Amino acid sequence: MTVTIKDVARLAGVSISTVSRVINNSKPVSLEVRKKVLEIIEEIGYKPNEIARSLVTKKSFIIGVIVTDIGDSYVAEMVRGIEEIGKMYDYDILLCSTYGDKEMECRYLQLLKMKQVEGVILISDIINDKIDELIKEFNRPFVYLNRSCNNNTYHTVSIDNYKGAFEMTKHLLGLGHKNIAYVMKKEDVALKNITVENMKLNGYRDAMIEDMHETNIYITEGRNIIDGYHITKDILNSNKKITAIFCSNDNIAIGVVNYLYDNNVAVPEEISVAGFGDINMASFLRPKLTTISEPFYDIGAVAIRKIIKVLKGENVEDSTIILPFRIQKRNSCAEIK
Amino acid sequence: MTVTIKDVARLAGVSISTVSRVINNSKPVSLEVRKKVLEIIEEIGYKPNEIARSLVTKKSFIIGVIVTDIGDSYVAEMVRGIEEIGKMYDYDILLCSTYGDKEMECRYLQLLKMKQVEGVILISDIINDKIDELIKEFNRPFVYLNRSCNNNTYHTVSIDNYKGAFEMTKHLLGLGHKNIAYVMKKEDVALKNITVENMKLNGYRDAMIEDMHETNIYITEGRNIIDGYHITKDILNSNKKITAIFCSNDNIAIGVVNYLYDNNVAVPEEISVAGFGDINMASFLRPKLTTISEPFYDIGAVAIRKIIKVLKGENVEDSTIILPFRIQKRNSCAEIK
DNA sequence: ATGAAAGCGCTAACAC
DNA sequence: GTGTTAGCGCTTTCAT
Repeated sequence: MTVTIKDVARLAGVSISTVSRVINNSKPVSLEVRKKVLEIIEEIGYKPNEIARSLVTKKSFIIGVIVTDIGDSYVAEMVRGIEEIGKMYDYDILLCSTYGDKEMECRYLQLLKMKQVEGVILISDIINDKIDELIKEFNRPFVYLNRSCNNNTYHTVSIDNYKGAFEMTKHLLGLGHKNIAYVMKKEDVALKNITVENMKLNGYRDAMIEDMHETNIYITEGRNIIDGYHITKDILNSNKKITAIFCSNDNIAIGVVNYLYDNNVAVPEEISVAGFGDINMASFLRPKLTTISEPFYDIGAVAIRKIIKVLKGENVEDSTIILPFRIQKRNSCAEIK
Repeated sequence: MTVTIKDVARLAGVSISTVSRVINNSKPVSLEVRKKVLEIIEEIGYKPNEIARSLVTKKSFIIGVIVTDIGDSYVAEMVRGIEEIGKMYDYDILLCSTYGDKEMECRYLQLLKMKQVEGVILISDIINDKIDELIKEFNRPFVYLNRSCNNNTYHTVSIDNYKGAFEMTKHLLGLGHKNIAYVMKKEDVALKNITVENMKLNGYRDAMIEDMHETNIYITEGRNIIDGYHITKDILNSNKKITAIFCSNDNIAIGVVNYLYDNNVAVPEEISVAGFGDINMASFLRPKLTTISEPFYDIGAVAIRKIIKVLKGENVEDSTIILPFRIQKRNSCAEIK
């Protein structure tokens, strides 16, 4: 059988409240008694039952994290930040993967509520009305990562995506490129809300327009390597004489680079390629990928920090936290000859 | 305040046990009453408190997963398998990352026990005596992934690493290579136990000896891309005329390929490179990496399946489950000219 | 400084 | 078919 506080109390010849006091240091206990209790605890290997504890204290010390896919490099990086900072405050992470399924997202949110998590961090693409409603009735600290909506209803943390795309486009322009293609995922375009993807697009567009250049937007089915791979054929087949391809994320960019490699188009000699995100792989690719470095770890860290602050009743600053980014100039982009 | 079963009972004009019955379908309830209760539940948005439930049923429906680093592609893949199958049986995942810190591993194991997880899956390199002891007193289903020990004290699931390395070496030999280097991490060599890394080494060694070739073993500091990168210099500088480099994992192999690329050594024309694992990136590398495909997702899936079986009291087969592997022949290895 | 007792929200006998 | 009651293992008043 499992050993409980009662066993400790009995063996130490004290009441369970005394045992509780020494475990939690919640009230003074005589040195003598404390020593005895500690001895017994050590001897029989007693470990407090956190479930029972949670029931009375109403603190589970668990944060729910709902992600699209932990296999995504950048998601994993955010989770690392979340977990590492969480642990510093004794919080554990309950992980739920949705693989983009919106219904699962809803189910998990309810499930997490039942499990009495103290807060939730959601990493996903888009928020729909149903999940929006659930979050409201969830009524606990909530942070939304990855897609900031215009109407700032949630706490969120990200970089300035508009500025990132704008600056990268300017960088490409500065290298002498004129016919710069922009590649992004399909559905992102149609969205009315100001999503992250639309911010990026606007950044690209405004930079191009400012320099009086035509925009060349290519739409992929998804945001994976394979999607970048396939779209590149279209780009090469167009009569736009594209010399640089700016992708809305690194995976697409890697796909583009691979397609060019497989078809003997030299990067960056013939075509420059830039990504967005700076996932681990970006710097291990050959040529190394020029991209916008997003602080994924920090984004996760700041997110959970915010939740913990709310939990502690500290007053929490404004709803959206913007972290700095950096343009990583590597070998996949070069000056045009 | 949070709404409890009492509120539902009061509003529905029934006892809490009746409410409990309709929630759990544990005993017959008249259609009329059931309907009324369900109505109230819907109306006030009641969600059972799983913590309270766990306390009495002694089932937390949580599995603890201790990993070295969720940022490692293959770890993430295992966790995907664990989580997805776990969810099918209503189990959630409590995630703990150790980053290789053995003391943390111990702390987390105890923590997880306190949180009343029903089982633990540990993904790590090596098990020491202290953690070994803790696992024994943990006294709940436990599966150890990644490093199988000789003395089969734990449930574990992996591929036949000896055979994998043996076959890959034979494959390289079959391509006409004679001077094949093997690259592995430092500390793995010194271990007395039959670890996964030693199994691989033996596979390579036996294949080489069988064909009467000299073995060439190179030892790195770690098992990351950077380690493979640095060791390659030594390999090139040796007078062994190495024509193929077989790495004990994909990351090291990627580092090797990168170093060769950066130093204008053509892969596979001048030197062939093979990895072990087949992480996602392997097939996106250029040239695509020849490697041994380990079913990481399945390994995780089988691991949790085993835990759930034990939990259900089903009789569990032998302690070590061996899953099949596949040699992925891609472009990083070629016939010697 | 210590113990007795109430109660966290729920399930599961046990009665009727 | 339904209600009453006793816990699950713990924290926390409230006495003493």
